[in-house]
Amino acid sequence: MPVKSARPEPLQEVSPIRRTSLSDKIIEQIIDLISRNVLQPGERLPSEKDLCKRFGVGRATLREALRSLAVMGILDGRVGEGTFVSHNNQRYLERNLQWGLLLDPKKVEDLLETRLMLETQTAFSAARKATPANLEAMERTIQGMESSVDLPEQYLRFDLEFHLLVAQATQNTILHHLVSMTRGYLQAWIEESLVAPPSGPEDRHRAESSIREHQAILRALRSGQAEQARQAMKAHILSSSADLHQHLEQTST
Amino acid sequence: MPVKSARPEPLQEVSPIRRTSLSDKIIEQIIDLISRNVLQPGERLPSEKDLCKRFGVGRATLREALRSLAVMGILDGRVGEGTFVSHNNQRYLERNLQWGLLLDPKKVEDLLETRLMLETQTAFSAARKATPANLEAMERTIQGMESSVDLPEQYLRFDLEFHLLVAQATQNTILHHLVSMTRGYLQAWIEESLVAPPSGPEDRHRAESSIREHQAILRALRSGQAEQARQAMKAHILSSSADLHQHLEQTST
DNA sequence: ATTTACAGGTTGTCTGACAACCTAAATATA
DNA sequence: TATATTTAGGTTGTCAGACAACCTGTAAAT
Repeated sequence: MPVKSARPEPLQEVSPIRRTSLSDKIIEQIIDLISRNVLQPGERLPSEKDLCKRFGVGRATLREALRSLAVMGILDGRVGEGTFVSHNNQRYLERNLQWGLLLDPKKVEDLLETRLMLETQTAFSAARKATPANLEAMERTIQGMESSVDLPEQYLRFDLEFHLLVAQATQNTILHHLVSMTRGYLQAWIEESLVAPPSGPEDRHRAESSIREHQAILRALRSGQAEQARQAMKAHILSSSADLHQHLEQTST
Repeated sequence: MPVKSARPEPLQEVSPIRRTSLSDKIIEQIIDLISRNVLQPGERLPSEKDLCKRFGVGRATLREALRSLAVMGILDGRVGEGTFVSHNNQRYLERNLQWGLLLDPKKVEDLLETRLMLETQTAFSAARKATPANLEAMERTIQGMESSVDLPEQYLRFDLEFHLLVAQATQNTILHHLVSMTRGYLQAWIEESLVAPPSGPEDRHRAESSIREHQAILRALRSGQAEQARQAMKAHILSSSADLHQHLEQTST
């Protein structure tokens, strides 16, 4: 009668009957406390020893729960001081998106496509929501680019900064983080492809036309013409991606 | 002579010098292994004792890392068997929507905007890259929706599945992941806003028009008309977002 | 009054131990 | 022989105790 072989195929996630570990329950309780505002952002929770007694668990178990919450960005443990509720558990979202992206084997083409998509859309949105302060900051980074056409490394920093400012101008922190992440991954490639040719005349030419593209984007953003901003950003990214592709193909062949 | 006061103001987030705990580093390493496919989904990792020796850390430290990854849905520990790499990163979503209730309304706005952006663009890209198998799978989920207009919960699962399939059809894993996650977060909200009104006649009406919208999207994808797919997706998301907004305002007033 | 030293508390980490559990091989049984 | 039972070893989950590194506030020393 054992009929062990009769174990049926899991038809449709019928009963995800999983032994919930103690630390899972602790996590649930703490999250509940935070969401009910019993524990407020920035507040310090009791010491681990205290919590152990209250929950009635060993320290290892409790710590596994606390560490998990810390990794998720909900708690923040400080040596010698205590464990605190992250005052910005808004970050929780971005943190998780980041872990998720980290999981993915990153393909350059996929990244480039994603970046094109994200940045053209952020330009569109930024044209409608950018504040004067945002625009002014962009102006400054363009000036920075102009003053460093012969310093590739510094130039790239300003370039990156500009794109992040555009994303920031959407006033949408999630978008900002997404752009920042995709850019971050690509930046490694970009820098790598730049170390090879040490600022020849062609690069300088490229930098100057790149500056003109950035200025076009900024003009569109200033005038609030969303569709035009999108097109300008698209043109800019396509041309810079083309450069990157060229470099990549050179190295691979 | 200590001159402690000479500590300069942190100029520009100079060095976010935080004691990175050992378990954090272990987490990074394991995630890296997974993203590089050294550890494949479903695969069993070495026993904790082995891992301790390899990483050169104590078991408590290692376990804090493993538990954190398990909480995030990336690993899956089974008593008496071992620890496995979650074979479907869908697990990652389940966990997240479980704790997504920490979100504040402002974030929902940002999420909706991000989703609109991502999904309209994925539709555009999918129209060019979808395989016959992709399209067939979408067809099936639409049939599933039709057969469950009166079962909100089941209907929502098919709805979600459809959108994930569109993202998958771009053949871009990063985009797929991003759409999965933004959707996953919203799904918690959607389900929550659906439990209140138990499938009235209006909901049924909404479901039917939603099905028509999905069919329009699928038609555009089938014929490879990218711009049309984008518009269809945009229309669909705007109308469904409007519903969600309505629910949110109802509950908040 | 300012500096130093100290004591207590806190998190981070290690070690060893036991319980609950699973798997598979060895054994007992029909 | 074929099936059922037992047994042994390995694995995760949990606990307890200990020490190191660190922070803070107080008491002592200058």
